[in-house]
Amino acid sequence: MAQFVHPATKDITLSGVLAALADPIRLQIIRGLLQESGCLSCTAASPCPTIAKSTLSNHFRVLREAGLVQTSKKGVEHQNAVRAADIEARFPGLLMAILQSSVAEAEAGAAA
Amino acid sequence: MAQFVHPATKDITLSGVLAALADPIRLQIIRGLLQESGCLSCTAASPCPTIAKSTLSNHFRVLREAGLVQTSKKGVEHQNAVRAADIEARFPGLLMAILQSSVAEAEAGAAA
DNA sequence: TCAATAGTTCGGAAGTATGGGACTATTGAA
DNA sequence: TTCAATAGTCCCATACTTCCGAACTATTGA
Repeated sequence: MAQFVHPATKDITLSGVLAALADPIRLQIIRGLLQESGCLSCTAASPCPTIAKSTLSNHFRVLREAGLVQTSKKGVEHQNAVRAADIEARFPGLLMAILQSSVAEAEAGAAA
Repeated sequence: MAQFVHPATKDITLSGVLAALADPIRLQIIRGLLQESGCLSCTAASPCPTIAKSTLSNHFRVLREAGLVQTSKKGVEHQNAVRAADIEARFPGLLMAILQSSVAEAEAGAAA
C-alpha cells in the first residue's frame, strides 16, 4: 500500500474536481477538513457515522484522485489534508466560490 | 410536451449544478451558449457533431433539471438560454469561477 | 502471539450514462 | 389536406459507476 498516488498539480482536471465536489458527502468532508485546519483521519472526517467504511474509503479515493486531498499514512490512521494551495494555483477562486456557495445553500435551507 | 419543467431559483442545488457541469460536454454547451449570448438550438449548441441526438437530448435535460438552462419551444427548434442571473442570485460568483477555471484549463492544456 | 483498530479490496445489487431506433410536433410544399 | 423533412424526445438494451456488507491487510499495544 505504501503511499498513495496523487496527481500532480498540473494534472488536476476541472471535471474531476467538479465531479468530486458534486457529491454532498464529499463536499462536507472537504468543508470539515478545512474547518479543522486539515489533517483528519478518514473516520474523523466523515460527516455522518452511518456511512459504511467501504463507501467512505471510496469517497476518499475519489477525492485523492481528483487532487483535492493529500493522504499520508501515519501509524494506523491516515492523515488527510486539503490541497488548497494546489487547487488555488490551478483554478484560482474555484474552491472558494464552491465553498461559499455551499454555505449560502445551507443558510438558505435553514431560513426556509 | 408543451413547456419544460424548470426548477425555481431557490430550488437550484449546488450538487445539481456541480454534477451538471462536471461533464465536459455539458460544460462546453454552457460555454457555447454564453458566447452566443444565449439562445441556441440543441444541435447548434452541441460541441461535437458525433454525439447521438438522444445523448444530447439527455444532456440538455440534465442542464434544465439542474436549473442551468431555460428551454422554450420556438417552432420546430428549442431555444436554450443559460439562466446566468438565477445562478448568480443563488450562488454568487460560482458560475464565473467555474467558467474561468475552464478557460484556465484550456489554456494550460494548449500551452503544454 | 493475539486482539483491536483503521482502511482497503472484493462481489453483488441498484442506479446512471450512452446510443440506436421509433415516436411526436412543427413547418413548408404539392 | 396530405406528405416529406427536420428538431427533439422517449424507450430499450448494454455498459459503467455507486453503495454496502464481508473478508482482507497493516499497525499498535498488551
